[in-house]
Amino acid sequence: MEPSMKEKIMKHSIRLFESKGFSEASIQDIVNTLGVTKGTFYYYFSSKEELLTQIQLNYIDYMLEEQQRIIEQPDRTWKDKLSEVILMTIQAIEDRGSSARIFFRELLHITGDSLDLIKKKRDQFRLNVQSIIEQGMESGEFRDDLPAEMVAFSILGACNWCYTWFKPDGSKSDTEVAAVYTEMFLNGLKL
Amino acid sequence: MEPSMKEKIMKHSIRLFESKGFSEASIQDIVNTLGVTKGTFYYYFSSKEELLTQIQLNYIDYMLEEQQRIIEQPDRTWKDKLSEVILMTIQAIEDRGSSARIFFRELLHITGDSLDLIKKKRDQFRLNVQSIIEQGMESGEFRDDLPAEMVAFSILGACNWCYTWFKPDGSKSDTEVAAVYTEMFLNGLKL
Amino acid sequence: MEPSMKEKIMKHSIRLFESKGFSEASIQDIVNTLGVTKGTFYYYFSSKEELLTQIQLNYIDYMLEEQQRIIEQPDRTWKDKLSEVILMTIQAIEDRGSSARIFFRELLHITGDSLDLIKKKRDQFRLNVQSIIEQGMESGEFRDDLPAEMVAFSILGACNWCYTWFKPDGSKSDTEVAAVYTEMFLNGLKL
Amino acid sequence: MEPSMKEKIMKHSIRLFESKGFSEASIQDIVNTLGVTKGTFYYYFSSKEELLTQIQLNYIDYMLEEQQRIIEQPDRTWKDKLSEVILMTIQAIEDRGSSARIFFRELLHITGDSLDLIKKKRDQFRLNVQSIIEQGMESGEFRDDLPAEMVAFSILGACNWCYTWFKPDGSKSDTEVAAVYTEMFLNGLKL
DNA sequence: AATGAATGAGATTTCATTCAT
DNA sequence: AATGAATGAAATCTCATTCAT
Repeated sequence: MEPSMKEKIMKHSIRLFESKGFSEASIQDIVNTLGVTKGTFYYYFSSKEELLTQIQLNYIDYMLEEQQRIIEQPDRTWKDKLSEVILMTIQAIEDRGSSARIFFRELLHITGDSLDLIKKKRDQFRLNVQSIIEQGMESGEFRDDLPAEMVAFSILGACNWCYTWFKPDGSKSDTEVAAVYTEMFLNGLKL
Repeated sequence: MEPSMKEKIMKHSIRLFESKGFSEASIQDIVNTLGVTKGTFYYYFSSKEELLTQIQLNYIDYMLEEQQRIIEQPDRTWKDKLSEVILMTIQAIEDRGSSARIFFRELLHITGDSLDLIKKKRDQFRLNVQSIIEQGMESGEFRDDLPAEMVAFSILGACNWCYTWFKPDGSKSDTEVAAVYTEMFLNGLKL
Repeated sequence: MEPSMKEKIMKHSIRLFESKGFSEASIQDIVNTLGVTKGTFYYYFSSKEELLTQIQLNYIDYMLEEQQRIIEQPDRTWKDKLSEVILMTIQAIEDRGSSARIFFRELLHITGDSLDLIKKKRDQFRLNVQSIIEQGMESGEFRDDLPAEMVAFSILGACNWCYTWFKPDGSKSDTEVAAVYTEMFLNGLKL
Repeated sequence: MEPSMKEKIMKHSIRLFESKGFSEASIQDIVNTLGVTKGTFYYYFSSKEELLTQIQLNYIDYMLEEQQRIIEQPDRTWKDKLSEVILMTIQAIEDRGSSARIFFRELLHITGDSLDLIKKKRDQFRLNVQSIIEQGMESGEFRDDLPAEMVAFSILGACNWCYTWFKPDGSKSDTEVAAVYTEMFLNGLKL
């Protein structure tokens, strides 16, 4: 089945927002790439901000679902789950890099309830990582002399930062990067 | 001596760019906060982009200088130097958070030679971290079975990410955060 | 049928450009006379220069068509054709004086390919006059001891210059002026 | 003796006004070419319009003087005098083309008394030509069945038009062009 | 479901001019 | 005789949005 007009608008917007930035990409730019007119855009979205909101929700909802899937797996150690979350985060940058970049860069342009909602979900993603760490500490898999919150921030920071440099066709694959990151965070640099 | 008009413009612009975003903060906004006219702005800066360029260069030049100072210290281990760079990066977010946020978020709005220059300096900062790691590996302070480039990316990512959440008046000071991050990266999570 | 918005904009612009000059007449001036907003202007023209280009092309295309019509007439002597071109040129100043004045005065404000195109057409108009003279020389209607190019320049110069002084409601009609000019150029001043 | 600052400003302005147009050439452009600041400009000229006025007066005063010199010569026929005026006009375009182009193109930007004065002088130049023709008619050198005013307009038009195409380093010299024009106006095209 | 015309507010930028020094 | 800082008015152009069809 052919993608709907709404899906096409979102897909092309993501590309444009990524390359030009949200403010610089105009509605006209978006509809030009689709060969339709501005009226069409406003038939599907009530405003430019609403489009951005949907793009961001699409991304964070996907991330939360994937994370949930990992967390809910039975018979897995916390180390395994942490490792899988790291891999998933980096894979998402490989698969959905444009959305990721927009997500991290263009939060400023969302206001009101949507902003609250997205912030809540973004925090949830982080708290879920923190929870893995806390449970791994309790179970004795992780050392418990570090504040779980800071640990979560540092792991997420390192992973999310990949959106600034990771290239799908670069010299390291997403799996390789995730492996190095996991090893780093579990065992550290020191001999 | 009171600050020059040019310095005042830069200072107020940084605040505005941080809170509203580069595109959304207008020249009018900037000069309003200073009680001068748009003509004055253009007397000191040839364009809005040039102002942004100067803000970014100010920031990255400061960072490179600080980094250089740390690297050049004699009688220090590589572990010490890495640890100091981590602390310095997080301190910079405490001291110059607005500039940092602008630096990471608004690169898109710089073009031409300035863009090349800033990218080169940004890369230099990362390569300097990578070089510390490589030399620590050679000297036997760090394990040498991980790719130094990835290690540098992960450490910088974690530190830079602080600009998204670190609050100077929060529950953890910059020194505390830096201590946790250093411990994490050196010794890892595992028991 | 009432004229389209685009036609109205062109018509009013011509008046304004003539009286105030291209640079001094602003888009605001133009839309004020029409009671619409600047957005409307930019809906129809991508820039002020594009509007000027269209005005100029309108004029020179009209002139070339009229000239072509005269040249293609069968059973006419070259003297007749020259005489008709002189009349037509002066009549155009009567009918389209504003466009003519803009055409001769504001070429400077056109750039790029449009400038090349307009220059080519302007040259074509002159070369067509030159061709009439050359053919009249060959056929023995005109003396052939003068360079046709100079002759064409002098005739066109005299005719075009009329835009600087000719007033439709003055003491001499366009036909009368054209008659004197024709007589001058054919038979000269000397007794 | 070195040219005064005022002369330097005028000289450089003429070049700039010719190439960019009066409105498009800014005071800043002018002072940039001289390596001074705007204050200097306003020390010598009270406004941009005054500068233009002086340029135009310089030109037309020169033209009137030259014309006067020719007219006042004793022992010359009217034919000779007409012929000399034609030559002088074309020579002025060779020597002072930039001023000529500015003179004909930028009258619009002069207002008030200066405008009246310049118009009066410009008319005087034309009336002087007309007077030569009238006296030549009375003396029997020229046919007297054509209106002297039209004849003057046509001759001046042809000569002045040269500023649109005449190039000092082109294939015809000013003397050659003037010779053709004189021959044309005296004897006409017809065999 | 989509178009095309129009709006209106605001953006960046330019520039002649002034004035204290 | 000249500078440097500042003004203020206006210029071109952009763009999200609306609405009748």
